[in-house]
Amino acid sequence: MEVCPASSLELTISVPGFSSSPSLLSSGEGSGLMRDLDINQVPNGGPSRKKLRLTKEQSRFLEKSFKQNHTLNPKEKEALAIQLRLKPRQVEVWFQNRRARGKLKHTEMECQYLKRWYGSLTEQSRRLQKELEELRAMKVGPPTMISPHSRVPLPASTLTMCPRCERVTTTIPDKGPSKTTTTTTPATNPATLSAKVPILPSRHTSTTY
DNA sequence: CATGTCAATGCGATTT
DNA sequence: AAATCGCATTGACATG
Repeated sequence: MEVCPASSLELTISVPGFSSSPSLLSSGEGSGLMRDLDINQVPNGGPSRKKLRLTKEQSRFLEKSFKQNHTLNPKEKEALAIQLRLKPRQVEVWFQNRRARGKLKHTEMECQYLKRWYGSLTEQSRRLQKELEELRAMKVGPPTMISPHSRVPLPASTLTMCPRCERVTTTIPDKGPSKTTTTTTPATNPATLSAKVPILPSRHTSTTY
C-alpha cells in the first residue's frame, strides 16, 4: 500500500528563479534554468500529483554516489536523504530509476552492436556465397565419392548442416576410403563467435551505466 | 500539439 | 512481515 504522495512526500517543484535547498545548494546555482520549490509549501497539494524536479546539485550528488555504488544500504540512503533534503523514499526511487536508465542505455547499445554484427554477417555471407559460386564455376569435372551411409556417389565439396550439433560438415574427396571432415563452425551465439569471427565490428559497450 | 524525460506509483518476486 | 528490488506504467512538465 502506498502513502498518498500529495500529503506526505516532501516534494520540490521546478520553478524558474527560486531555490529551496540551502544545505547543499547554497552556492548559487544561477546558471541553471530550473530552480526548485518545496511543493509542501503549495497550499492544498490536491489529489493530482505534482511534478518534482531535482535540482542540478541534487542530481549531481546522487549521480556521484551512484558511481560509487549502484545500490544503497538503509544508512547510506538515510544519510543521502538528509544531506539532500529529500525523503529516503525519494532517494531510493532515484536509484531505482537510475539503474533502469542505465540498463536501458546498455540494451540500446547492445541492440546497435547486434545490428552492426548482423550487417557484417550478411556481408560475409554474401561474399562467401559469391566465392562458392566462383569455385563451382571453376570446377572442371565433378569428382565423385561414395557416401559412407548410402554408398551412393556424392558430388565433391558438399556443405551440409548437421541439424543436431549445428555444425557445417564439409564432405571432401579423399584418397582411399571416403572420409568426411567436420569444420567446426558453430552458428549463432555472439558471445562465442566474437572470439572467432575477425570481422566482428568493434564494440563500445560500457557497463558503467 | 506530439514527443521525450523523469519522478512517482503499483505490483509481484525475493530476501532477511 | 517488512524491506527492497525490478519492471511496467502513469502523469507532470519541457521542448521542438
